[in-house]
Amino acid sequence: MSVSGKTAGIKDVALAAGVSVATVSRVLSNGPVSDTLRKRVEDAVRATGYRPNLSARRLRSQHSQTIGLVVSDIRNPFFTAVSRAVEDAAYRAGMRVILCNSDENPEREELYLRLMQEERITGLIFAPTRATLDRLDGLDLDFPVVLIDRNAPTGRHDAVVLDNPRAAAMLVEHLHAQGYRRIAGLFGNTSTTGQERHEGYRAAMTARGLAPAARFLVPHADAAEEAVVAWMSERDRPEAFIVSNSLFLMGVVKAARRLRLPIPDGLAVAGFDNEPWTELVGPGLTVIEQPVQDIGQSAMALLFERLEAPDRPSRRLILGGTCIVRGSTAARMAAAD
Amino acid sequence: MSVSGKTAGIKDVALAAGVSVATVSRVLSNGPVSDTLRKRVEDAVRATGYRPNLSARRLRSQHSQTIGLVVSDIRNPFFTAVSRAVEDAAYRAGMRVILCNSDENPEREELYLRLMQEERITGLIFAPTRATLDRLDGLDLDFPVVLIDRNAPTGRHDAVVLDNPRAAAMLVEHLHAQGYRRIAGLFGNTSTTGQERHEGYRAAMTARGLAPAARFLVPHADAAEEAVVAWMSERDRPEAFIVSNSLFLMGVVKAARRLRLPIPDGLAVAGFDNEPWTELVGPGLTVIEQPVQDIGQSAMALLFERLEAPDRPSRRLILGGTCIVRGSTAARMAAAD
DNA sequence: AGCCGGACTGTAATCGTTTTCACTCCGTTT
DNA sequence: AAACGGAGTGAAAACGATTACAGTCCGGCT
Repeated sequence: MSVSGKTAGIKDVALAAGVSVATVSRVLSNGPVSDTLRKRVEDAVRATGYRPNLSARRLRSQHSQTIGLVVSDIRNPFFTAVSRAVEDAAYRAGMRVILCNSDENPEREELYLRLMQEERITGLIFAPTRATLDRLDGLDLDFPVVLIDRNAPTGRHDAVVLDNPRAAAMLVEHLHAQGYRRIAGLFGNTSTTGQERHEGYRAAMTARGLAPAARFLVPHADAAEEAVVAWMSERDRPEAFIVSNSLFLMGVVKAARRLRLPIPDGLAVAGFDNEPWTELVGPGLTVIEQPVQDIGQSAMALLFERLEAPDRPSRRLILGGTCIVRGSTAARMAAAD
Repeated sequence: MSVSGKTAGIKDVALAAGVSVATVSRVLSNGPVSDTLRKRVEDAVRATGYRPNLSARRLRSQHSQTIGLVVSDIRNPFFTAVSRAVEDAAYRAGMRVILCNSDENPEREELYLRLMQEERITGLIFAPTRATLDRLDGLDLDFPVVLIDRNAPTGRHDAVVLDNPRAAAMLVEHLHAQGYRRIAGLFGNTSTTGQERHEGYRAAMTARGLAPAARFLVPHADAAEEAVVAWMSERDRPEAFIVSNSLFLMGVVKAARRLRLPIPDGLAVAGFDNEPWTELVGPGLTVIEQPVQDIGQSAMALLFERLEAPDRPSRRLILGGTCIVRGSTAARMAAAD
């Protein structure tokens, strides 16, 4: 349809329809226009191949209809699932989503927060690193923030998180019931999530009279693999590992393979995030499944509520996880050791 | 910092620095300004907490400094890796990326293409479904498009793709050398990629005097699982499967488990995309690794070249894959059958 | 001394919309 | 019959930046 080189603007449409630009604008936004003119304009829109210019629209109307979503690892299926849910909810509300991937890197987070400011987003859904979480209160951003996955120590922002302590405790309970006693823990040292899961682990262990033994690692499979390999040659070698993310899960499996320890007889393991492949490796891996869909939708809901009532007290939504039991935590064999 | 409620604009900065808005703008874009004023303005920028308004900037300057990236499945590590590479390259060039996930859904693609138009992006990197690929030429978009992963039949657009026929042939070769003969193929029916891989498979099979046996499925693990389960109970049950994507890989593994067929003795399998977990399931899965980083960077490079020379003939970049051999294609046992 | 040119600087136009405001109809109320 | 009110319309002012254009200043040439 584009006859001339340039894209048609609202002016061209007005000209083609023989009306003023104001009328065109009103047609486009369902304002009060007579049926005759409305039809004429609609035809002109089609004829000219008009496409609105979002920059102009946003500039004039002063709201971007855009929400930001900054996640810490786009490869993590947890975040891809959440972002899917967020995007769908946003789209239903006529909003756009800017998705950014911080890679657990505070500098990138800073960069993206600046970008969000400059885009004048109406709200942000954010899974920050601990470093940024600490600075968050002093940051005066001019849009509301809903935290996901990571929990703010100070409750200034809305948040929706998994009940991490409880989830970790479920894993301890389960392993304990299956006959495991020396249960070690591997936790990420970069997010509050790791801390919370550790806390739940520690509490559940001591509650059962077991000695907690936790180590904190950078969130990479390699780190977990090395840690497990080293740990298994120490005096009190663990019978089972509870790990706080799926990268560690991979690390443990690799370590078990390297040490030629069968899962679960040589080494049991349970972790977080029910990724598709966890079902396939070894006898299947026992994991906590997060209500990802729910998390995304709730985050959006919280954001919208906040936009409507900017001054209501902040709210924290804590959702429960599901324990998916698989072969990697089958009942401990009565073997001595 | 922000004293009043509203975010400071260039006007506020000008006022604070005692200069005109033009000078502020020039400072911000490194135009010619005396050192004295430059310093005054920079101080004022800091003092007011000024953040540029990207909508205004884009509207006036008429270039969005934004490139679009529409992938067909954000969960697919191939695309997350590519998008990472694209984003990095874009950022180095001072550009932003809008990432969208079409989910192999032509309607969503249409939606996103429209969005791209309205955002007035400067260029698009796109992995289209076949449906959209066919319509692509008639679509007159006002920005250049670089295709990735999917290949256009008509060469109107720049593209960077894997050498799919060759890659599929490599898998056939490998399986053949390992002693397999009845090698079946499972290919996606929604992208050209599947077609090309099938073509390579078919050619390589017939070149070796083997009978190709291919089926085409919607790209879901379940579809592959069912197909394999059914196929394995037919007269000419395959010894090995070559599959065209990682979802099918999961399906085959699940089917093998369901049928209690050990990999590779009961059923060998090889596929595409070296995802982290392929190393972990069963004896490890043999896959073709794509040069994801290279693909992303090359796509950006192609896009930039095109922007500089809009009329140069379109170019197609074909990159080679690497065959990662693992246990799922270990040499065929001499067993009769 | 007068002129020229280069280096800055400010004024104002502009990008494509939305939105305010005033105005014109026309039917209804008093 | 005059006044009112509501609905539809257009002219023009924003929105917040960039940029064309026109000065101003000052040093160096002739």
